This record gives sequence, structure tokens and C-alpha cells, in this order.
Amino acid sequence: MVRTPCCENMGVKKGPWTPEEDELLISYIHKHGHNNWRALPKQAGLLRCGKSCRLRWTNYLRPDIKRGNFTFEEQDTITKLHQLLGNRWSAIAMRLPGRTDNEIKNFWHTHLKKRLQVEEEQRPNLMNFSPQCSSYQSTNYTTIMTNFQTSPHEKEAVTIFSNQFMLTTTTDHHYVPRIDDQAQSSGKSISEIKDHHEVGDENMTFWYNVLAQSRYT
DNA sequence: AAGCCAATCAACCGCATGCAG
DNA sequence: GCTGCATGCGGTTGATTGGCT
Repeated sequence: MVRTPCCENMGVKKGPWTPEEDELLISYIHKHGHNNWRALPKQAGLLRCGKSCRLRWTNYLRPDIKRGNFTFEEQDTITKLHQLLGNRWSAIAMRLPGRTDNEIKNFWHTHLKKRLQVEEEQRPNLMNFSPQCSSYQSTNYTTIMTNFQTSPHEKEAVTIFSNQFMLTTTTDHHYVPRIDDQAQSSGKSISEIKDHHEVGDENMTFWYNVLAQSRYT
């Protein structure tokens, strides 16, 4: 079966977007929305394919895009979520409001990946964990696993996990509100909600988080 | 000042997935 | 169930930028 091209190549422009093109795309979407990306460029008077327009909008022009450097908290979140989810950039981006999957992916390859490699070399005895690992050599892990399975606080660990990474799950019985939603509904500040779930040992918390997530996937 | 090289990031490409007919 | 279209996702590319010699 021959795959149909995403757009008619004749007359379609490629390469960097000009401010004029950006303006056309923004004003069109503000007026009409983006129900049909394929038809959008023609209707908006753009010599681009729909795919290019979608990418430009979602990665750059969207009004809720957060610009500027990644905060330490964001970097930490990306690192931990990457350990948890692998290269599922869109899933990671969902936990970082205002950041796009493309931005996170670039940041990972240009900054975090190298940093982690350096840290790994400096700490050769650290457990090498990945979501695909079939066995774990760490005594710590075994201890935590045992505790997790028997702990009466399993639910609490799951809640901590969800709050820490602002996760939502897709099944109703596992749904935990995002921390900002919790704050809004309870009238408390985000820091108050976080404090409520604070656990002293950061490393232990992280492993509880990993375990909690593994139960849903 | 010029050339080279590495880092960065916007944009592209192709495959996967969901959905309607 | 099959087909084709629209969209999403992740890997990759290539233009640009900045630092170094």
C-alpha cells in the first residue's frame, strides 16, 4: 500500500518560519481554531503543510508555552520521570505545564543525559535501574520492595507519588487529583498540600514512587 | 578577523495509533 | 474486519550561535 503524503509537496515551503507566517497562523487559529490541520494552511493562506503548522503551533506559538531555562525542580522531575517512563516525552511533558515534548527531549539530550552519565561514572556502585530491568541487584531495592508489599501505607505512597509528579492516572479507581486541583478545591496552598505528604528520606520516597507507578503499568 | 568546532534547538521525517466510513 | 485519513509521537537533521584558537 502506498502511503499518501501528508501534504502536496509542490509549492509547500520548508525551513524556519517567518514572523509573517507566525502571525498568519496565530490569527487564523484565534479566529477559527484548529479542527483540521490538513486544511488549515490553505484556509489561512500559508504555503506550509498541516503537519508543519501543527508543530509550529504546539511547540512554539501556543499561548501557554513557558519560555526560559528549566528550573532545578523541572530538571529533577524530568530526570526522575525519564527513569520511570523512558523516552516517552509527551507523557513527561504532561507533568510539566508549559513545556513541550520537543523542548524536554532537546533538553534531555543536550543537558541531563550528559550530567547523568557523569554522575553514573562518579558513582559506579549505584543501582542501574530502568523500567525494562528484569532483575535488580540492589539490597536497598529489595528492602523497599518488601516494605512496599507489606506496608499499610501503600495508598499513602501512591498519593505521595501522584502529588510529587502531578500525575493523573487513566483509571477512575486509581485517580488522584493533581496537586494544583487539590489546592484549589481545599483552599490550601500548594506548599501546604506538599508538606502534608512530605517524607524525610528522599531516596526512599523516590523508590516508593517507582513502585507505585509500576503497579499501574 | 577568520576559521573551526561543538552545542543548541527548531523543524522535518517516518512510523504508530485512533477513528470514521 | 478492512481501508484510508488525520493526528500524535519520537528519532533525527541541519541551520544557527557562541566559544576557542
